[in-house]
Amino acid sequence: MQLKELSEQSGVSAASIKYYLREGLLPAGDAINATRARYSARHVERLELIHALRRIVGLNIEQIRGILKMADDGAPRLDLLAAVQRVVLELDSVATADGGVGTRAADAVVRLRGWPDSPSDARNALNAHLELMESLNIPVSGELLDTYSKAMDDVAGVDIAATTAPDSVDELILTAAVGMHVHSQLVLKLLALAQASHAIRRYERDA
Amino acid sequence: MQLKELSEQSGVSAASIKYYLREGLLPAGDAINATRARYSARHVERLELIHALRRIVGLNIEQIRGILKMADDGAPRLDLLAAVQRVVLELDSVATADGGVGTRAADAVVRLRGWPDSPSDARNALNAHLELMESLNIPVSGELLDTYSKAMDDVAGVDIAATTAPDSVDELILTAAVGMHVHSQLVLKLLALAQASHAIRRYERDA
DNA sequence: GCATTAGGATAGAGCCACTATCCAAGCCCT
DNA sequence: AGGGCTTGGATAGTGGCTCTATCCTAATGC
Repeated sequence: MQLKELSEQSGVSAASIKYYLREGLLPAGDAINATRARYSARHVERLELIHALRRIVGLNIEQIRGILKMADDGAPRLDLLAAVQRVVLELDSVATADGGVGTRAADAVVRLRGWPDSPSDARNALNAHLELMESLNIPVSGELLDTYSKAMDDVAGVDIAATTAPDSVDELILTAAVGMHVHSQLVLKLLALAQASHAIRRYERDA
Repeated sequence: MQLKELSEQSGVSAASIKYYLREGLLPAGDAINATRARYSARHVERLELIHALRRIVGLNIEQIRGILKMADDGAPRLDLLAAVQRVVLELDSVATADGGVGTRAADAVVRLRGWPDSPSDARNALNAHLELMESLNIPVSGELLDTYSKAMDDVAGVDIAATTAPDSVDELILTAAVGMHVHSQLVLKLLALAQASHAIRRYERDA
């Protein structure tokens, strides 16, 4: 198929496809001659992945490029998942410098929950965030961390159990990224609802 | 004090302060004459609130304007909290049209958890999000919702209990917005860590 | 034979939160 | 009283990002 058909099948505008080609997100088609190129089903799949990562998950071009490169370089799936998680996580962490050694409170959480003991981006992000909270004078008690981490352990248990390993790497990325995103959002929204409920109760009691 | 001193005290550039004045986020100072105006401690407080909402919480100008207007119009605190929550929540929900009646699965969660039965933005957001997940063919089992909501109920319990009601409305907004944001982020990061841990375990088992 | 289309290159749009430049009016200091 | 400096207001520009529109030439297909 040619560009126009690729556009129609995927619902992505021809101009955007050209943009993705320019940015190196989408591999060039097989050039038939100077003004035509042929695209395959692989291109459709890849394009849909790109589109979902942009529109649903909200990744930027640079992040998508990085992940696709890893996939194309044949990185191990667990590494790929870690990379996907890192960028999905990056979305709303207002770049915390993360330099310092600090408290390493995340390590305590990991031990407490008996999670596998490997340093990761998630762990660094957690440490950085705990330091941010500290610098803002927002107390984080051991009890709170215990409650939160227990809750997230439960959530992740249900969560991971519900996913099955897909065949193609593109599909792995798609399900992982979209899954992480929508589950994170779900948790956030439930938290908001729970907080609102508790706040209402409290205001009723106080009044 | 004049603009320059206001800038020095708050650490916000004079140009940005002018911008906030133009945008109506910061009330104009008392004009002494055609080229001078005097600012008060109220201005410092307000400016710090604006700055925190921008830099820490990541709200945009429009959202901040809305919240400040409510505060200045003397809206009830619970309404104010709801508004703050709405915008903090808005941050990463890729505008889900929310139009349809749909499944109203959030109502079931509310009943299940015994939360106060008032429709809210959080509830609409949850319903919209559940519909989105449905449309993406991502299953949300009752068990999953139960686990998630139970976890968030626990989290919110610890969370709300730890906050004390501040005196000024500006302070209320500040602590509420920053608190919601950093706690949400904390939950998200713990979730990421938990998911990574579970994923590692699973890959080890599978391999 | 000739309108139509592909693909590549390049430029422009639109958004957002600033940031920089001007300018006249006014202050302080000598 | 004169002159350099600051103030507040208006206006325009910047930078990052993701597209989107316009051109152009080569090729297609009826």
